Amino acid sequence: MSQTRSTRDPETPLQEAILTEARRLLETEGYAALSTRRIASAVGCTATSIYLHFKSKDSLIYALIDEGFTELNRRVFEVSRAEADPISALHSVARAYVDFGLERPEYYEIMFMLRAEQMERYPVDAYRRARRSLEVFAELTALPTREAARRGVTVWSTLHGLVSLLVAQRIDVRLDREALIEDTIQAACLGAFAALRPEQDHD
Amino acid sequence: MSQTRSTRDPETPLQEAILTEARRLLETEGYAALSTRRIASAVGCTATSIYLHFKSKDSLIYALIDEGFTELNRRVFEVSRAEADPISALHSVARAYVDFGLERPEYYEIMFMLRAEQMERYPVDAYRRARRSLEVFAELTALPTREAARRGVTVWSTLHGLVSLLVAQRIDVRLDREALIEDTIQAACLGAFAALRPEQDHD
DNA sequence: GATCTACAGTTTACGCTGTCAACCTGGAAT
DNA sequence: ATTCCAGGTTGACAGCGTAAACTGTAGATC
Repeated sequence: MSQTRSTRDPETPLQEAILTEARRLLETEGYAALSTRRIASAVGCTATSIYLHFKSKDSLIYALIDEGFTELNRRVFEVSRAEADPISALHSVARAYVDFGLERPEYYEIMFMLRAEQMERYPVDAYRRARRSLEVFAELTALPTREAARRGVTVWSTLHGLVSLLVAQRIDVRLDREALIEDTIQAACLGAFAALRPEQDHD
Repeated sequence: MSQTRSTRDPETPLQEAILTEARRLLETEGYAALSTRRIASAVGCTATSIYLHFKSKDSLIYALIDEGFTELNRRVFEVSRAEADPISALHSVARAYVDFGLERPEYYEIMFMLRAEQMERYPVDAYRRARRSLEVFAELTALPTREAARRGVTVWSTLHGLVSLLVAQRIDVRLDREALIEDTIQAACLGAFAALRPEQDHD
């Protein structure tokens, strides 16, 4: 992943080594392989030393999640700036989101597929800052604020459904993957701009 | 959950007791609370006794997953029979799918949100039989087989995205939940019947 | 120069997990 | 009467996150 570090500076050598090894383990063997003892033995310290630099294992994982969001945000903002009209912009942003998930499945998993209720609370403001690229979906619909927020989530959830099922390898491999992605993105764009629920808004 | 048992008969008293307790634990405390020792102590046997009736903890969970699919299938087929035209049928089926996920979040989690790659292999034919209600999405599109399969997955993944984010409590609670669900279902239906990708199929 | 303090690390331990190997025990079949 | 075996137990192993207590060392203060 990129070496842009966002929040958590400065770092001691051991802290940096722990993060580097955690990153390596995540990328090569996946989330399930991340254990304090494995990290420690690779780094050359004891498992408890990790707690001198991270409040808990969860907070170490949050550091990796932050790195993932940094890259996702970078990708999304990059393509959203490059497009003129909102429709093709939304298409490109959706594509960037899906591509990120498929190219970085282990990061996608810890960012979006961990059961959050049993993890220690992610600092609220950090989370809001982290996932600000998701707001692009809402902005591009050009709807009134309240409706836009909802429509943005609809687009996001559509893409998330596709990516999470692909990442979890739950989709029949005999299907044309590329066509499936393109279909879903087009359906998401359609849903973003179509006049759903013509009856008035009742919230 | 219902006491319809599908496959795994007949049962010894202890096996039935283990399943009952596992079901209770899942429903009241969630997947994370399911441990062999907790089940055993509630049932009044030792943890290893569970292995006399189930090959592994995973296979015990698969029994619960089967129960979940039995109920999902029942719900889906019930509403799909009740509707005449395919559009309102798809809408009702989608609604039934979402309702199941929100009313049975713990079952939805083990059925669709567990990282499958690190679980022991679910017997292939059982899985196909279990999730046959998902094929309803494809059938209702009334497209040629190949396209229908893909479009069915698109609908499913759209709904799954919404449900999984809601179940994981990742969606801003200030949003109008009911409106969000209705929007997403309508978008999914729209995507199912719309002429996406007018360029010819290249798979 | 001696002492106090703060930090960075280790050792040890607790309670939890899934699961295996060995053992036991009551009842049915030979 | 003896054997066999299904169905249970005990005890153990290797792993997990993490808390408590300890150790060694560098810097600041008197």
